Amino acid sequence: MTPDQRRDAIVDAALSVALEKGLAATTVRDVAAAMGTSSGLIHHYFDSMDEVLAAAFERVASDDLALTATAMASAESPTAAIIEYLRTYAPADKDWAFQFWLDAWAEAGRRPALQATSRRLNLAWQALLERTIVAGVESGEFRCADPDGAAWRILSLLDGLALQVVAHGTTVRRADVEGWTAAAAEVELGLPRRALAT
Amino acid sequence: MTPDQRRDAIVDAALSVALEKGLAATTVRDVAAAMGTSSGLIHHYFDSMDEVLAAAFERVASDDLALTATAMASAESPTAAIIEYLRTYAPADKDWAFQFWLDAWAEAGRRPALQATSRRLNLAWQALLERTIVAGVESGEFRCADPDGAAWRILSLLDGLALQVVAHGTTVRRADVEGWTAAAAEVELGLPRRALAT
DNA sequence: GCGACTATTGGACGCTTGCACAACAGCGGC
DNA sequence: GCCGCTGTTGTGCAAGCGTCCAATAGTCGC
Repeated sequence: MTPDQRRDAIVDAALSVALEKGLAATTVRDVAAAMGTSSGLIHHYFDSMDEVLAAAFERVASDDLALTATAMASAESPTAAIIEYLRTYAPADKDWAFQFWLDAWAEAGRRPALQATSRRLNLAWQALLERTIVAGVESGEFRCADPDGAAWRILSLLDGLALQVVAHGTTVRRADVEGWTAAAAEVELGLPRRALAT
Repeated sequence: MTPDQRRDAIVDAALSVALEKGLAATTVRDVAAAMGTSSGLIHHYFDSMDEVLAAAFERVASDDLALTATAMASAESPTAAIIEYLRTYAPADKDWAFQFWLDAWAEAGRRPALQATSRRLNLAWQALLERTIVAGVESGEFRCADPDGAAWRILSLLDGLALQVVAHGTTVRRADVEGWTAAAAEVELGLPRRALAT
């Protein structure tokens, strides 16, 4: 295994552990066990456990972003792209991924490096949405005077609702996250009712 | 010290520790040291550390809720009450209070008592908003077919935007949190534009 | 003043954590 | 064929955690 492959393997293993125990509860020993190697090896590639977790978070969030961006790129219209965005963002089988975000947001105030990563990725998710909105406006599909603000509002509503599902379980129903956000997006983008319904 | 005073003192101490280290990183020993007493004392009043943290969070969040509810009760109309809600919710000098929410949401998955408290208080904030919406509909000020859902959407937008300010600093401007939420609420409640602007 | 009870102490227990370190293995360059 | 380097191992250490518990201090009713 080359050093790069090994680093990736460590991040992969950290991810699979974090998937069931949570980011905060992921330990060097667990990761080593998941890889089938020794714990010392991890410290040979990463200076501290913090860095492993940061790399894991970055991997999840940016992989997810790339996946969504690809799916949106092959959508046939800005409208279809927005539908795709809402569909892949809402947590279905991936509560664990959103839990990463909750952990990151909470710790951002105390850990500068994590804040920088979380901030950068959050901005990227907003920018992806904004670009699609601008494209829709240019194609005449959407009417929206403030794509930047609209993107923040749609994303924040999505975050706020998803947060309830992941943190509290059943305060908000899962189906409502997608449905309510779609309805809000229709208003933001000047679309007819149910234009974004699936 | 009476038992009640002692319990309060423990919660106070836990709060002051959590304020700078975060809810998740607050330990029995830290709390005891902050009080200048022994760690065993804490378990004489609380069954587990989880419950201490839940009590500490409850103190912050329910005090805030009571304050907002009082201010809204003396508002002269449902519209004025909504304005008050948005004004006191948006974090101005109280980022630290919202940081407790971020901590609670992140830790909810790992600490049952904290989850129960966070959930209960979140529902209470939503219920406060919903009650006001219903009152406004009855008085003819608002038009809203789904007060329950509208309350969740307004609250979640508020949460999602405030989260950006507190966690990331300047991804979203402070003034936008209030302005954007007010605009969204106007749509939800069938109010004319800028009816909730301050 | 005494007995009962509660608040409070301080330390022990068992467990887990991140990290350091000495030793070993394998392999490419000379 | 040996040297040296790097990947890798396994263990050991010190520190941290929540929880528990036996012992002490203090106080109130009688």
